[in-house]
Amino acid sequence: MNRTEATHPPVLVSVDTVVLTLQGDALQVVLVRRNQPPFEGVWALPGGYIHAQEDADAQASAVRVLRDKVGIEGAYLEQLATFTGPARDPRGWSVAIAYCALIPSTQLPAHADVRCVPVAALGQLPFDHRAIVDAALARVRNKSQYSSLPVHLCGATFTLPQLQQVYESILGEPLNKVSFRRKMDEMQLLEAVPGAMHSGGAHRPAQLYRVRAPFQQALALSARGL
Amino acid sequence: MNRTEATHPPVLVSVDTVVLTLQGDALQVVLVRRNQPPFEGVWALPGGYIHAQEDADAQASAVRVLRDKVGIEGAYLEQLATFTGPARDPRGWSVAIAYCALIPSTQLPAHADVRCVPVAALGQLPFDHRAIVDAALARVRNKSQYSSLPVHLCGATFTLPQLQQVYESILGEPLNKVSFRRKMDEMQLLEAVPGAMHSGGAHRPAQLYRVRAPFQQALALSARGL
DNA sequence: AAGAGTTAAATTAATTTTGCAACTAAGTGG
DNA sequence: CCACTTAGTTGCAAAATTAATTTAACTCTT
Repeated sequence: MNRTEATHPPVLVSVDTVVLTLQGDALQVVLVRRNQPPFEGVWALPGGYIHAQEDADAQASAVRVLRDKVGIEGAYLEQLATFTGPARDPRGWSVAIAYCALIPSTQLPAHADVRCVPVAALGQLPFDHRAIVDAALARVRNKSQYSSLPVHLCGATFTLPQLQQVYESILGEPLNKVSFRRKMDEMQLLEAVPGAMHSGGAHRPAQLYRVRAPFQQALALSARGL
Repeated sequence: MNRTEATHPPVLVSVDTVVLTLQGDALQVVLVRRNQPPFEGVWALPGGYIHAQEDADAQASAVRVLRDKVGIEGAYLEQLATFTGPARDPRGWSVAIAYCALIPSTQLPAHADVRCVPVAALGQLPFDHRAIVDAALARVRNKSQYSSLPVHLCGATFTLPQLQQVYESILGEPLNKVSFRRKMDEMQLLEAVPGAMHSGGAHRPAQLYRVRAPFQQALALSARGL
């Protein structure tokens, strides 16, 4: 019934990352141009093999991929799901451990082989990368209903109206202003920074906030959602 | 910057399953006795290698493991997370795709090499199986707050008080009877079966229910939780 | 410099949701 | 027939959510 591992052909194990960012009101996925077969020259999710010699775990592999292939560091990162099967990669039965990263668009480096595509206008992708992106979007939209996840799309400081706009862009529906502020307050996610925000100009300036230290990495959860 | 896969030593890829069931009020994990090194003879999570020749994907591997090593079929099954790293398996850098299964205890076959342990009394486990169980428990307890997940611990038919008891056992807190019934109604999860339930004896019999077809596999979600 | 215009933020009112308690229903056993 | 136990429903008060209104703070125009 049991066989030893030696009798099994090794399956390919890689890490793929869905990097999401927000430009204007549109969620964007980051794609990189593949410089190797299969699908050489095609735009795809940033990914790579696990380096057993240097990676402490698959998340470390994802961090390395983000640094080396996309040029970003310090993004919010969480494991998404693992995609498997004989058909997803022409080279054979494969395992892709997918991660989801969120980053403010200001931190995305301009690079010829790195591109940002609105998820609404996403065409065909190689492998099963389309399914991976769809899973990431479902996860992000779901978690945005009851957690602080979207703050990782904002910069270091932001106003409450700006943050609400980010939530609304992800969820695709308007939120109640009072409820939104109450929930943000309950989560104890934010702290005001003593300076106010102007930029917009001809109107009352809004208070600037930053994420409190305990929630730089971890998510804050709202008990009853929103 | 990129190397071919041939330069990388193959990492070990396996599937591990956390099978949960309810006996009395106590959540139980199913363990099997390992018949191979490492940890031969030790009780561990049911797991095994992917059979690239026969498995359509990792979930199919998990189904096969449940059938062959535990002797159960048709359990509710969902992917949990993937555990990776050089230290979790003494044989080297490894990948374990973990699945979580829920099954009514009546469907568990009696077998010398299969055992049920209350999660509250769970001792040390080999590999990182303890962390996997903890992740499964966190997932199940969390999802039980806003979904129909716990129905998969019940048999084909059950009464509402029974189902509420299942929820309360998982969540570890009493629920309001009226609210519980309201929420179950809103989810449109159940349908009454024309016969009533007696067994208990000296009291009013309760209506028997079964899960409606759309939710045999998929979960029903409650908008505001509970 | 007064006032119009615009958005932020707080306040108040209306509506919905939730939780409790009491009540009715339906059986068994003495 | 009555005491007892659990199932299931009803009514209402408390709490939470949403909507509407008001006040605040700024810039730009004339």
